[in-house]
Amino acid sequence: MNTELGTVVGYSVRFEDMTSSQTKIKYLTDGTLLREAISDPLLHKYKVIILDEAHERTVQTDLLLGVIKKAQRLRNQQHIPVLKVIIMSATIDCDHFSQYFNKAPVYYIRGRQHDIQMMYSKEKQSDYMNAALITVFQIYQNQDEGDILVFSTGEEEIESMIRSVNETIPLLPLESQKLKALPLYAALPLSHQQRVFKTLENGFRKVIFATNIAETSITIPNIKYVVDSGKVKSRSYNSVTGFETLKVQSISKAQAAQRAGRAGREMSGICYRLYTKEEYNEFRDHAIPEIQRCNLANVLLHIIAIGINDVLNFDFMDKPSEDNINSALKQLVHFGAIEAKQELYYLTDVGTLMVIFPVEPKFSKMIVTSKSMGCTEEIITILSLLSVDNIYYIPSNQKDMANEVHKKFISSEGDLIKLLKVYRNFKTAKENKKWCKENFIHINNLKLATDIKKQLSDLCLKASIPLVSSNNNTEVIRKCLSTGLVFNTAYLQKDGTYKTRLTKQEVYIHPSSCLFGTKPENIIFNELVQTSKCYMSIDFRIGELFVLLLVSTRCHRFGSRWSGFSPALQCVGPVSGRFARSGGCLEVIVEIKQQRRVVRQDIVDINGDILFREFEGLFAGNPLAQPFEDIEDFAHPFDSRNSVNFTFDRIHGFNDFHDRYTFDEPTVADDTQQFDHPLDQFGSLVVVEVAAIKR
DNA sequence: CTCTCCCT
Repeated sequence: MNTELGTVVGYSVRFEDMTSSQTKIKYLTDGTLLREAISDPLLHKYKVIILDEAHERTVQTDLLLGVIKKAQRLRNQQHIPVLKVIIMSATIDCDHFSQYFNKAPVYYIRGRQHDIQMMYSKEKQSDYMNAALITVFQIYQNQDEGDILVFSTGEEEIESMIRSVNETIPLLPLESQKLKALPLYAALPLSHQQRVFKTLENGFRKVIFATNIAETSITIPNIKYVVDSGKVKSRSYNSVTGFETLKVQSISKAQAAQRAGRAGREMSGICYRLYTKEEYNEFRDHAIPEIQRCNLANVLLHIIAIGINDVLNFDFMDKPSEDNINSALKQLVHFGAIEAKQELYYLTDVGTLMVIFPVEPKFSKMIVTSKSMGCTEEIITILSLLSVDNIYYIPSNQKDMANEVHKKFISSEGDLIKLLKVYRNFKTAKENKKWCKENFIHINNLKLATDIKKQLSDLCLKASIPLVSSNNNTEVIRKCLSTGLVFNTAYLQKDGTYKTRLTKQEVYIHPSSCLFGTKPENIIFNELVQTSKCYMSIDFRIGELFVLLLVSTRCHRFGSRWSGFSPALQCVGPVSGRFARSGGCLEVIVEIKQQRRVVRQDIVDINGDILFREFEGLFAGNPLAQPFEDIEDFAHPFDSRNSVNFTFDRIHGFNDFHDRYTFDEPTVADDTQQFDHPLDQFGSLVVVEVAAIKR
């Protein structure tokens, strides 16, 4: 358009707003538009919204779809000019989108794609890593030049397959040793990721082992062959048990098409599917939308903040389960972020403050409480570090060294205090690149955390939360952190394992935690992820009594006494205690009783006044803050992870794999048509890009 | 004895 960026055409993303009053066309991320919707629910500023990559069905996409639909209806009712919407999707789930938008017309456009031959495995493969390696060498030895992209599930598998390739190459005839194996996954430092873009010296071919990062985010040039394991690691959330699982699962048909498409970007290509046609037919059409497999606290708080109070009837394109919605609402009520009036939910003052911050509610709760606890500076530092991917860099070939170097940051108080230590050292070293390298720290993640901290600081000032530091009083920091993580407590059992207080599940300290191997009596964790075991990640130690207080959601004051029912502590029973004056300070004393006798009592905090003020908010609680239902102990099967200790020894050379591993004839996808349509009455249109896959 | 990918 030949205009200066930020004038007529501009963009707006998290840390940058390149728009002005002249701007007519604005590029923005879905999250940014959702933020704007809080102050402008009808999206008055916009005439047309083009929502791209809708097929990815991220939480933000789904939330935005609902918010836009609601805005369309309201604008229609209020005779405000229509909000036109164009949904762009790369796969053929157009019906679903069209139905959702009142049978909006669908317009098909042909994607630019070269021909791709689809090859299916003739037999089921029990070991997809083995199959992938065999296929790679098969392509390398029998097929024309062109690089190979292998879709795998995670770092460990990728590194293991690369080791196998490197061990195998020397066994090949000298003239066919020109194969270079490269890894690609998000946790890899940027400089290593960029190696996949380099052209190699003459005659050398690349084989890239990647996660789904190569499906959409990173496009690698010169790929002619795709090897698709048919597997992906994906996260889901169980609102009843409160833990997330991270499991290797079969991909969807849409994902399979996306992966295959990576072979035909510059030339015709071949996609080798390491699964049979029958297995493929069993794949679901699309992955389950993320909104149906995550904790909804953030989503619901956002919806309520936009002014949609009837959250239970919010028009989701794919509605999450009622259990999940209710448990998230319960969490928000506990935090004092929302309150209910006849099935309608409203933001409280605390909630209004919480939504200012672009972090999950469990984290924004901490920022809000940090004001009276006087540790805002430390809290936002820790939260910015929790907002980025792992800052510790542990390369597979220097594991011991990296772990050794990281030891100097270890804190007996846990991982969050350790994070704080790393950050402070990084600052003292003046954000030095060399320091990061020597200390095995991901510089890009740490820099991103610095930006996030800046954003959170600015927002704190806006919310009149001064950036006070607790001056190395780590105890108050841990207490403040606990206010957001009250649901995430576990205690030590006699056999050395841990049990969550709320759901009584057996859990373990994650081996990457600095508390691994130690046995603190009480522990608070950031999240619960089930992989090979149910692991608590990012833990910290906490005094028992503080835990008791925190989990008491309903407390009452009777003169100089207080009592609270502690649903998470059936093993201990009701918690009560008294207040006392000591040197002008108010002390909160907790008494633990057994058969009416006080067996133990403790002063919670010397700065009782401060603490009490904090708890008054918590105690006053909310009439709706019901105790949690009693959840029965139950055994849950720990899925054993797919075999990762792969060795290449098993196939003894290369002569026997032709028989074992062959492919079906290529298949041809249907051709596509084009037609013209006007927009529907509310102004919605669905555009589907169809990749024509031909022989 | 070890965590896919996005994003406010």
